[in-house]
Amino acid sequence: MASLDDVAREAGVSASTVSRALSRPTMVAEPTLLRVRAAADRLGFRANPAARALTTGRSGFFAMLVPDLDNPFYSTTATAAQDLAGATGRRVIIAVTGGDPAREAAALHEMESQVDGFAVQSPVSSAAELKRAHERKPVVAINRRVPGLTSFTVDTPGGLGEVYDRLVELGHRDVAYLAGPPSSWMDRHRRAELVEHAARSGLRVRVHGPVRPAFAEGVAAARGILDSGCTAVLVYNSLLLLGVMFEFGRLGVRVPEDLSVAAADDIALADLPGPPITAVRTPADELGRAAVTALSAMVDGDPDDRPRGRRLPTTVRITDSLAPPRTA
Amino acid sequence: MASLDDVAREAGVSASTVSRALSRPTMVAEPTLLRVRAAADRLGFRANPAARALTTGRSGFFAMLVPDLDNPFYSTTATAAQDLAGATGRRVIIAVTGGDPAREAAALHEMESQVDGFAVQSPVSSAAELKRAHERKPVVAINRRVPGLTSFTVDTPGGLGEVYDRLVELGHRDVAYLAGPPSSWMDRHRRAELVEHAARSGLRVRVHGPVRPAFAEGVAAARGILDSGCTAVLVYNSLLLLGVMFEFGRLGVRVPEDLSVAAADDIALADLPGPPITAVRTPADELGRAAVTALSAMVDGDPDDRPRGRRLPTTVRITDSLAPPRTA
DNA sequence: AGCGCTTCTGCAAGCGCTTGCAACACCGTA
DNA sequence: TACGGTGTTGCAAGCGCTTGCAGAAGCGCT
Repeated sequence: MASLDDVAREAGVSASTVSRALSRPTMVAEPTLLRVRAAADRLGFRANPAARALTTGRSGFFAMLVPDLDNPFYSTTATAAQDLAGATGRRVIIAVTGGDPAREAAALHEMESQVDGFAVQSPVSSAAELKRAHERKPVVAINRRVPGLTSFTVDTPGGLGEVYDRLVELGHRDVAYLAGPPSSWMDRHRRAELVEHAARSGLRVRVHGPVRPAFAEGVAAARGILDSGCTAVLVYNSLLLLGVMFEFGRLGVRVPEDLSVAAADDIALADLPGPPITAVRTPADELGRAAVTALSAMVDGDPDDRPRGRRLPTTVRITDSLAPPRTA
Repeated sequence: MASLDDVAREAGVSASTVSRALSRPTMVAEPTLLRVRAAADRLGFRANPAARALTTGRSGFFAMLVPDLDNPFYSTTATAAQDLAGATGRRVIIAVTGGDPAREAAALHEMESQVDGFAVQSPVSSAAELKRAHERKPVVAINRRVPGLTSFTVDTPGGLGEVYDRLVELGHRDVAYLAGPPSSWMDRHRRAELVEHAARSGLRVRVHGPVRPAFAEGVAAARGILDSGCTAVLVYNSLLLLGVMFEFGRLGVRVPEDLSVAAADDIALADLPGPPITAVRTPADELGRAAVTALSAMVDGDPDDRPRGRRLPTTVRITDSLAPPRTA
């Protein structure tokens, strides 16, 4: 493996010049620059990341903590984050926490010396814990607003509001909500919104669950939803919805004739053929990119003015999966 | 952040002694050891990974290359690998390649200086390319046998054989196989086996696809399978099967009365409620752990005697999703 | 011609750790 | 008593890179 010195010798300059040529090209005269680059290419030189990390104190790694990888929302976010980071020569390490506060905290602690910052998906640790981590390495929160931390969320409640409105307009009175895991800040948030909206509009809402956001759980919950006598159902996420629809199919429940359905995200629905389902479009990939951008800014810039978080807007796709309630 | 020197001062010994006490405790006298440990604890010392990597030439990272994360087979393998690696103080970096040979090769190349080894899931690069990478950093292949490389595969063909036998026994003559992506070594392997078995047993096999192994693709393929007039269908993986079943439900196709079904893995089926589906149980987590174990051995031991790969056995769960063909 | 200035380059220190080697004390043995 | 061995520790070099500082050119200007 060629080192800086090898390149220096090859190009007839000093190691410092090579270093500058490669990482701060403007500091080097044109002809030298070209000579160095040529030499580096010839030798197939690649900077040793450990050595660089040692001197600069930056590893070029970000860590993204995710509850699990089976949830397409997380994997989409993680993949987008990786892609964007890759473009600036950084890498995103994905660490699975299982949605367990202890594991999340452990990951935060163990990796603090190996990464330049953390993006934590749907954090379950206490705000204090997260802030403590932030004092050592920048932390941004995804999918939960944490006071004092740059946070990126999605305005799903706003999008769901539109769906409720539409349901009321269609004449629905009894709606089911299949809730996500209790640890989910997002779910709590949505439920609060839902209750409030219900009070305002006279909708009757029955909450089912909570359940793990997995296909199988949706399948299992379908029957209960049906039996509850509602005329429409909102589901925590698209993975669950798929499960619910799966069982509806087997039970012979027609959508929307028998029941109206909508999901709070559209990730797993994205390329589902057949009639589309009403869903709140959540820009999971943007979320991942926003987190990486924010982390990069914190690492490069003044660590004290942290970038502002954002709540990303959603768009609602209202389709024929919503129809007037069956007048039984 | 406390450094080795800080600990040395605190404990009243030299830095080398601290280093040895922490990484080779047997080389240090008992009382010194205790003193050093106490000092390290007091200061909350954690070795700087970059510095360690610089001197030892080992980063403590393995990379696992996966085609995508939405496939539960890959995420299961990756998670299991991470967990096992974590137990020995290593970390597994997951890199998504999209099943694209160019991206896979690029990842292999770009990360070669940051990791101690690669575990490549279902590699799509040429054997030559993989071997070249292996010359620089140990590479193990998962889910494909690559000559010259330690490879871990699963004996799905063997398991499927049992399923075929059972189908023949039940009197089926026309079977559909919904094939996975053309880049999949595993799929090619299975197909070869299938063809051979068909020749031997007089089964008529029609191959559908190839398709991407995703839920939506399963949904889309269901109709065609149905129309092909087969009496049983085997599906490349469980994610696809879920999609097929989803559509069957909507179309009113009953399993197994109208059609027998089986999947070549059981990952996404694992906790699906309702009547079980015939599936070949693939130990995805063991695959991940085996890869990490092999890589660790290669890094620690003599680099020339590489650990032997294995083909992990499968177990077949034959259920009532298989029944005699409907005598139309 | 001499000045200050900007540009470019090299020197050398140092990031925090590991490790070969040498120093030392202490042991049993001849 | 002297010697080789063993066990424990410190010294110092060095891993490959970055960067502050200073020296060397080259410039336009008076």
